[in-house]
Amino acid sequence: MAGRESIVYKPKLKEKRWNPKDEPLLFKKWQEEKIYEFRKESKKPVFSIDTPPPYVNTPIHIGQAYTYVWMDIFARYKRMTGYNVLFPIGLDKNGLPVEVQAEKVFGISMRETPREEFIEKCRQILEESGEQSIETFKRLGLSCNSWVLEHKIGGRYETDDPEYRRLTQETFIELWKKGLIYEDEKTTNYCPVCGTTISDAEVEYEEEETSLNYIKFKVKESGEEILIATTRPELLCTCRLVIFNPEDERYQHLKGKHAIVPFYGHEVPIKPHPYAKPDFGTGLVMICSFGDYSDVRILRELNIKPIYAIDEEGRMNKNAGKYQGLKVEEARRRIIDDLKAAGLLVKSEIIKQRRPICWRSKNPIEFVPMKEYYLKQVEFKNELLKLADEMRFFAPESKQILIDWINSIGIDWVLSRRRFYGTEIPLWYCEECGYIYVPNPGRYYQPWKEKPPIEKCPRCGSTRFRGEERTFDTWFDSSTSEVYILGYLWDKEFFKKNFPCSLRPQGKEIVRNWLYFTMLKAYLLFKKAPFRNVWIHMHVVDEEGRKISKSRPETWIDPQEVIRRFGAEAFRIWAGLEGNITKGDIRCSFERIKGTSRFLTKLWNIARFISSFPQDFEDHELAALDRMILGLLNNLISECKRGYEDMNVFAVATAIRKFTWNIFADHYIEAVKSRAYNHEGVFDPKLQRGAWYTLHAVLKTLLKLLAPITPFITEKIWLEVYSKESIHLQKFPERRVEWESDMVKLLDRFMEFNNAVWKYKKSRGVALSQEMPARRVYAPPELKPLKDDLMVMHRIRDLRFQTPEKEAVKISEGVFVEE
RNA sequence: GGGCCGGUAGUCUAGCUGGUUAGGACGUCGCCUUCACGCGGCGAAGGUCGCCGGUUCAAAUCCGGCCCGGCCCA
Repeated sequence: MAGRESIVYKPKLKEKRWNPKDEPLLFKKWQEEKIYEFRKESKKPVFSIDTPPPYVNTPIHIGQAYTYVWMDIFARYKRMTGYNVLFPIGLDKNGLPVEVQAEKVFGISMRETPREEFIEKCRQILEESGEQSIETFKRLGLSCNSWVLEHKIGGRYETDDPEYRRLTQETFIELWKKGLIYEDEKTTNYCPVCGTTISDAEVEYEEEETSLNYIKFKVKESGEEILIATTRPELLCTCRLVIFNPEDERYQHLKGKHAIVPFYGHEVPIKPHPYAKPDFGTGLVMICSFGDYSDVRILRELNIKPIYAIDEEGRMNKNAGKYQGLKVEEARRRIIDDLKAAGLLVKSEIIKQRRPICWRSKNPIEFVPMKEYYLKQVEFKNELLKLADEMRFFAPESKQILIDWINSIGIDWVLSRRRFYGTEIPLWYCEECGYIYVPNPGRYYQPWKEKPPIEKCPRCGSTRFRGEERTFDTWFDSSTSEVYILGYLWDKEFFKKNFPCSLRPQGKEIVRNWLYFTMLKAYLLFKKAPFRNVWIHMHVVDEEGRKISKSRPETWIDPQEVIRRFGAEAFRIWAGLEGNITKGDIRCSFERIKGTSRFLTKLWNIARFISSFPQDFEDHELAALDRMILGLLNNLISECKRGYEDMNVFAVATAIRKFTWNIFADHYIEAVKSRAYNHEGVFDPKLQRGAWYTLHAVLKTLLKLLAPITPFITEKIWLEVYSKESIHLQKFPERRVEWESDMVKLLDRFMEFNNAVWKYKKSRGVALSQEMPARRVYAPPELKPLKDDLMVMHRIRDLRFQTPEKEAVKISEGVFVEE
C-alpha cells in the first residue's frame, strides 16, 4: 500500500482539446499510405458507390458537402465491415453552363464562332476554373479512391474526357444496333435561348404572374358573341379548337357550332372536353398549337393538325401575319393593344400560373416541331416499374418519386441537342443516298470534323459524307456513370461480376433524370436494374428554410467558410447529428454546428482521461459497474450496426453521443474514477485493473464506432493511444459474449440514484466532492452490487439497500437519507 | 387540381405496432474553478405534441376532414 498515493497518471494525449489543424495532416498521411486506394485484385466483395459528379466550375454547395460526407460515412463503414469499397470521384464538365460562361467571358456567341475555336474557349474556362470543388472534398476528408484523372477502376473521371465520351458513344451505338433509336419530327420542348430541343426531364416549372385576357369571339352559326380567356393571345393565329366542360350548362348549345377567331378569321369547332374547367376564365378555352402541354395533349388526342407560329429563335413566323418577326413577348403586348383598340378585349386580370421553363437557362420553353433523335422508352414503362422494385430505396418512400415519374412518361427521350460542348452523336450521312453510317465502338468520334472510318458508302459507293453535328443530351452521358466506374471500358470481367452497382446516392430533384435515365439505359443495354441500393436525400436549406443558391447571396453558405471557422470534423459531426436527410430538409446554421461540435471536445477529454491509465496488465477483475457499462456497450454496438446498415447516420450519431456523454462520461466515469485512481487503496488492485480494462475497452470501441463519421479525431486518438495502424483499417466492432451482463438493467436506477445524491448535496450547499452530509443513505436493493463504487463515489458513510423503517427523507424513488 | 413527404418548447429532434411525469441536444437563466473536460458539471424555466372531429376506459401515437411548408406532376 505504501507509496500508492504517489502514483501519478499522465495522459498520453497531451493537448487539452481537439485541434482542427491536424485534419490536413491526417488527410495527407492517408493519401501517402494509400489506405483508400481501390485494389482490384482484392478477394473482398466489392461495394461500389456511384457518386454524383459535381459541376466543375462552381463552388461546392453546402448540401453537396453534407451529402458527400454521408456517402463517405457509408463508404468507411463498408470498408470496416470487410468490403472492398469502390468510391470514385467524378467531375461533370459537359454541357451548357460552360458554354454560357465562355460566351460571357469572351463576349462571343456560340453560333457565330467557329466550332473548333468555341470548344477551345470552353476548355480554357474549364482549365482556369481549377479544382475548387475537389479541394473542398479533400478538406472534408472524403475517402475517395483517387483524386487524379486515371483511366482505371477507382480513378477520378471527368464527363468530357475522351475516354468517358467514348463510353457514351459506345452505349449509343449498342442502342442503335438494337433498333431502339429513331429520328422523327415531333412537337418538342424547345428553348429559344439555348437554341436546342430539351427533354421533358429538363423542363422545370416556375410560378409566374401573367395576364388572363378575355377576348370576344363570334359564333359562326348564330352570330352570338362568346368570351374566351387566354394567357397566350399571340397564339390566336394557331387556334384550332374551342372547348367547354361537358358538365357546363352554360355552353351546351354551342356544341357542334364554330367559333370565328378574331383578326385571323378562321373557323374552329367548338366541342365539349373535360380539360376545360368551368370556373377558369369563362369556362371556354381556346386550344392552340401550342401554348402548353394540355394543348399538345388535346390536339394529339383529337388528331388535329397543328399550325406553328413560333420559330427556332423564339420569333413569330409568317402564320402570325402582321406580328411576324416579333419575339413572343413583344407580339403578345402588341396583339393585346390591337385587341383593345378593336374593342375585342373585354378585360384582363392578373393570375398566377406555372409555366414551363428550361432548367439550364431558366427561360420559357416553346413547343416547336424539330427533327431529332429519340430513344424508345414509352413501350418499356411496365418493365421499368418492375425494375424499380429490384432496387432497395432509402428511405422507402422515395421510390414513389421514381414510380410517379415513370407513370407520367408519354413521349420517347429526345437525345439530340444543337450544342457544341458535349459528346458528339457518332453518325455520318452519305450525301448521295442518305445512308446512315454508324461506326464500330472502340474510340471517340467527332463526326463534325472527322472523316468517317470508311472510304465508300456501303450502299451506293459514294465517297461524299456529311458528319452529324449535333451532340447528346448531357443526361445521356450522365446516365452511364455506373457503367463507367465499374470498368466496362477496361475490364469486362470485373464489370460483369460487379454489376449492378451497390449504391446510387443522389438528390430527390434528379430522380426523373439521373436515376431514371440510368435505369432506362441499364435496362435497354443489360436488362438489369443498375443499382442494388438507392439513397435519396432531401436538401440542406438555410436557417429560415430557404433553398440555398449562389444566385441568392443572402442564402449562400460556403462550406469552405464553415471548415475555416469550425473545422471539417465539426461539420461532419454536425452532419451526423442534425437530422436524417432522407426524411426531410436539413437547416444549416453556424450556431448549431458550433453547438454539436462540443461533442468533439468531450470525446477528446474522455480519451485524454482514459489515456492516462495503463493498458497492459496481467489480470483484472470486473466490478458490477464495469459489467453494466460493457453490457450497455454491447447494445450500443448493435444499435450502431443497425443504423449504419439502414444508412441512418443520424441514428448512429445520436446513439453514440447519448451513450458517450450522458451515460459513460456523466455516470460511469464519475463512479469509476476513484477505483481507477485508487489513491486511498481501498480497492483490490485486481478491481482497479478491472476499471482500467473497462475504460480502454469502451474507448476503443467508441472510437471504432465513430470512425466512419468523424475520421479525423478518432484517428488522432487511435494513433496516439492505441496503435500505429490506422483506425480506418480496423474491423467494425461486434457484440462480445464476455461483455453480456444482467447488470445493464441497473442503469436507470443507478443514474437516478446519482442524480438524487447530487441534487441533495447541492441543496445542502455541499460540493459534490465532499462527504455526503447525511448519517445514512438508503438505495434501492437492486443497486447492491454497485455498493463499493457508490460509497466511494459519493463519499457516503453508511449505505443501506432497503427501505428505511424509521423516519427518513425521501429524495427520489427508493432513495432516502437519514440526517 | 393530383401524388408523395413533413408539421412535437425559441431552434433541431426522439417517441408514432395506443397507457412514459412526452426523452435528448442547441440556446436561455441560476449555482459550482469537483482532482479528463468552464467548448465542463449540477439544477431550473420553457410544450394546447399544426387545427377540428371520431374510435377507445385511454391518442403525439389509429381513422376522417382541414390548414401550413417542401418536392414532383397536371
